[in-house]
Amino acid sequence: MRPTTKDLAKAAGVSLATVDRVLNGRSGVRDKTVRAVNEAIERIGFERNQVAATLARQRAYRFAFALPRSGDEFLEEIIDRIREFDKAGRAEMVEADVIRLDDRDPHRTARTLSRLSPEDIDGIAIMAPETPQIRDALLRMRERGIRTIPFVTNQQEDGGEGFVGIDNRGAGATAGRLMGRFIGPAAGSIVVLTETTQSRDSLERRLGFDGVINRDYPDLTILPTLETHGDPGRAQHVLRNALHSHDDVVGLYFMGAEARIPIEVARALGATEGRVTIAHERTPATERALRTGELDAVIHQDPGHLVRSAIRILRAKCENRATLASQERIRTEILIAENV
Amino acid sequence: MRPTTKDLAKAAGVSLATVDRVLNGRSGVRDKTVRAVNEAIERIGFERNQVAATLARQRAYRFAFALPRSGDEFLEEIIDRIREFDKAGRAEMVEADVIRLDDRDPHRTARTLSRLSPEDIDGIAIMAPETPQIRDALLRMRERGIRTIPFVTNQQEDGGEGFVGIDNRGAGATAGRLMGRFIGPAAGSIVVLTETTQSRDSLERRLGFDGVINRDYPDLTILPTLETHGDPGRAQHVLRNALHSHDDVVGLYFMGAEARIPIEVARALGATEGRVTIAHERTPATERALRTGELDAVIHQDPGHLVRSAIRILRAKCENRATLASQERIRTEILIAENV
DNA sequence: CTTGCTTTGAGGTGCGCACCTCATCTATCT
DNA sequence: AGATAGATGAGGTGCGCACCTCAAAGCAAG
Repeated sequence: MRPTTKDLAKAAGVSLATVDRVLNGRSGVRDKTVRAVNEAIERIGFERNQVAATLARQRAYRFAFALPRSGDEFLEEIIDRIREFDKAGRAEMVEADVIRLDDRDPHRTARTLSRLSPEDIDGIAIMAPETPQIRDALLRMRERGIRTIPFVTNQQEDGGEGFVGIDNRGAGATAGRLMGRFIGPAAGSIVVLTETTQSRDSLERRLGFDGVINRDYPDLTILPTLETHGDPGRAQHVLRNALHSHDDVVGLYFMGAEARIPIEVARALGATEGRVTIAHERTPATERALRTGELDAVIHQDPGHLVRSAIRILRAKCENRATLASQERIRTEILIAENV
Repeated sequence: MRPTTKDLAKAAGVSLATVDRVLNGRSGVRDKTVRAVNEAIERIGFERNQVAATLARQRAYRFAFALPRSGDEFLEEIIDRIREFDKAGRAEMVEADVIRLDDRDPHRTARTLSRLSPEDIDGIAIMAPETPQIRDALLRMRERGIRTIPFVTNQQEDGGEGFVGIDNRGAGATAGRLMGRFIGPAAGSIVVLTETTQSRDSLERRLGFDGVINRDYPDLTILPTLETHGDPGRAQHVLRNALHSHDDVVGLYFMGAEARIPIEVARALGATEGRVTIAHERTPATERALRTGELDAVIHQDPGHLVRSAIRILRAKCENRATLASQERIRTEILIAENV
């Protein structure tokens, strides 16, 4: 039989109450006693039974996802996966909720976050831009005892607090490699389209993309990144302009998280015909475009995996456990028509 | 608060003992009573607390993976993931073990399986060829109350019992598409190498591969599949012969699960230079080859995902629960040097 | 009606732990 | 020495359910 807290108490020569104090990080225990208990844990190979611990808590783990209010199909996919997890998770005493943040107003976002209490929530995964207000709000939440983790959109890596999402530089490099190989021996230029070049994700993807193309495909020229700001009219305008002023465009790279608008615009302009076109994130729009041949490849991160990984990591933090690194690495997936 | 069995008993107008009988499928309950309880479950939205249920069982869930005795790096990866899960799973009262099967002798395999008792094991994931003896052994295990699921290597889909693994036809098609696109406008022939053409997996992959190449790349010719039988000498012999008799080989497709030998042989012959080369499954050997450029792409299924998915499905079967379909679909991943 | 079988109820036990209270003990300071 | 604060022990409760026993009730056939 596996050792229980009772065995641990005996092995450490202390009472169950003290074992409880040490295991759950309560105050009022001498360092020496803490060490004695920890030594006994090692010695007898004690491992807390998480099933019993969860039941004894008498409340479910409550996790939240703080997501931007604006967002298109990829965000919807993520929200669907959160709801799905929540539904299935209740039987396991884990709840997952969505909090929408006003991403235009960092102060308001910070205020929303500061209202969260450890009474209501055990941990939170946050998709938000990197601003001082938000960094500050995160710090204060952690002080209050709420576990946090950056989600999809990275925050500056300050405390090694983990991050759930892909390596965007690698994702850009992956797109670049496919672009180069799919174009083959032809020479020409590549149009890059995104919502905004301001975000860290965009910057990193572009860096990775440029790195591969510039090094390995000297016959290809990457044009300056065009911005859509999520506006179809503007998207159409900039894309049409680019195609007019460059008659040698052989590739299109839709770098942002929301490829729906670029795809629709490109379709209206007949821009994908004869050009290699690559986008990010599987959504209903990109999946359809892959099947029709308008898109040649999609670089993807699995939203279900993102959601479940964030929850597993937050939960492990609550329980002072390590996670399975192999399970939490979010893969940069390549999708083509044959494996969507 | 969520309804408990107590609430359910009251709502159904029966005792706790009867609720227990119905929930755990024990005998000696009239149909009418069963219906009354099920109706009450729907009405009040009862959902069993799996945490409490697991604790009350007073024993961990025990799952096993029945794997062939022969196998190379990919099998090792799977075993590593099983051990890893087992280690982490003990705190959650889930254990995972490995049973090696003598894959040369179906009778012995069947005998090994028939010795397993529901006392020792709750469910088993099986990677084994499709033979009458094995099919029979599986059937009898299920009758004894052990849950089973085919793993990586598919069994004939008889009872819709689920399957953990990729769609091999789709995987072959994916390889075919990448082969066609990477080769580009060049014409020539493609060498296909595998361990044995007898296995269902090989057949399906070849079907998918042929489908794409024959339809969309008329300038490419696929040569008859060469067999290595896991023997480096033989592999070298057949590959060298093929390259001698065809001076227009532009692509190599290593179709089997163990690409290590083909890669080493191709390296010795300098066969990958100037040819598009695609293999299956990420292993130390294929990962290295991707980085050196000997391989252009690897079609992969994640071993960690395979293992955890099998366990989740088996467990759900034990608890009479549904699984999250979105989580259990094993993806056919494409790996290139940039996203390994 | 009795006999024998099936169905149901009532009640208890324990899983391993979190969380709580209160009493006792120990070290430190004045 | 006594006062004070901190450290520890002893013991209890309950989480929601599985699993068990035994008695009682229902039901069918003869």
